[in-house]
Amino acid sequence: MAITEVPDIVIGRLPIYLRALTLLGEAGHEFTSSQELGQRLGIGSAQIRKDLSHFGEFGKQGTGYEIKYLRDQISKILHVDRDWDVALVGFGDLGQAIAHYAGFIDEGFHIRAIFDNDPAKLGRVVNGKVVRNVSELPETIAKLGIKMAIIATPASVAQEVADKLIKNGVKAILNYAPITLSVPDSVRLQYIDPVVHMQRMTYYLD
Amino acid sequence: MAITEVPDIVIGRLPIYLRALTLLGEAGHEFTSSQELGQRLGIGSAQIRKDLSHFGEFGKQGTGYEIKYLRDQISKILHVDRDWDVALVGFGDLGQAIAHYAGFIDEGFHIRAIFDNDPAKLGRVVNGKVVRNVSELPETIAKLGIKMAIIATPASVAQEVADKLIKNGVKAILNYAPITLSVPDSVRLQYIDPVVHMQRMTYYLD
DNA sequence: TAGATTGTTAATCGATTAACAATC
DNA sequence: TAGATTGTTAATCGATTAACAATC
Repeated sequence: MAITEVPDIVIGRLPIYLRALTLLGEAGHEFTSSQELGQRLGIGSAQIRKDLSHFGEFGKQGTGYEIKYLRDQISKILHVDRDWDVALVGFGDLGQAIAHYAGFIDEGFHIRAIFDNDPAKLGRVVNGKVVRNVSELPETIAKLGIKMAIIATPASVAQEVADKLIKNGVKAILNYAPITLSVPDSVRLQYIDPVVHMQRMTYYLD
Repeated sequence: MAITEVPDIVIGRLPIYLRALTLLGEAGHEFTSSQELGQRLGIGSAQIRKDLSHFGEFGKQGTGYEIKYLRDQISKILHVDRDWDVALVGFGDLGQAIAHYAGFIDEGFHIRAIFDNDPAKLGRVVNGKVVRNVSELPETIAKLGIKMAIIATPASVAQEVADKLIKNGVKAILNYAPITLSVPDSVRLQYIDPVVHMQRMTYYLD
């Protein structure tokens, strides 16, 4: 039996499943089924069962899945059964909103260092973190052992920032700057660009 | 010849092409090729040519694509060769960052109405727009004829807000609330959830 | 037991890629 | 002309879906 890599598209759905399970759990449900889950998410039940089958057997014929158990298992698979330290680069409007976003903390993502290059912003304190000059980035994230970063800078400096982050040990980047970055295969990269989403929808409008 | 729908996954790449073309244009380039574009975007050149072939012939053998021309054509295809009025619901940290985001205006997306249900926020003015109570949403967006909206509310009220938007004529929603929404097929829906992106990356970290 | 739902197989569907004739 | 690159076809690859035996 050859080692089969789990497709990234499957990995991409696991956080969605996790979110739905958390919601169901908070609503007081104890069990669910691939059918119920699929209905809520607009996904086929077969796809959900197939996705989960890459990692093991989590359900029971006739009764479905115990929500709390499945939730814990997916958390482990995704490595979110622990806390993650995150660096944030760029402290404009967007960076500030990110720094304040409670959703990150709730899910175990903690912004431990914030960087900007605007002298007016340096020294400001958010949730106990000081905004530092980008010149301090290398030693700060290397010292803290930070592996994840969020880029919320203008597009013009995003590649340069990414290079610096990677050189100092960052392995995963969430990029809000509206530009395609070039990174080594060993570094994970995700994009958030609201304009891209809006333009994808206008195609269907008239 | 049967009418062939262009796959949505192709539509999803067009804004990326557009962004790259704009960047190349601003850098002073006049022509590009599917190869150059592909290299910059980490996409195969054949895929770019195939994607474009759904809409027509925009290049020239031997020389490639004229950047300005291709940019204009893709803009037309995506219906972003015009301005779009947008409603924003939710004026917390995130909503405020969205309201201030210059990237939207640059690309022709104009936030014409802002809603929240927190009395403390009502009446505040951003870029000439007043924050209104959600109770005024129906008549306001119906009157303005708004077709696009951005939801930046807590998850708990997002579905209710979406329903209200759709009932009053909205056809496309960009949802920042961390919950899967249920909407009719006739309504376009895109999601932005940074936590989902982060969790998708931690799978590959250890 | 009867009903429900899993995990998995095989079929289908759709997207990506390689290759190349056409032609600028 | 020679070199480059398009648009398109056909082959490959991978993902989704339907169906069902197993079993709780």
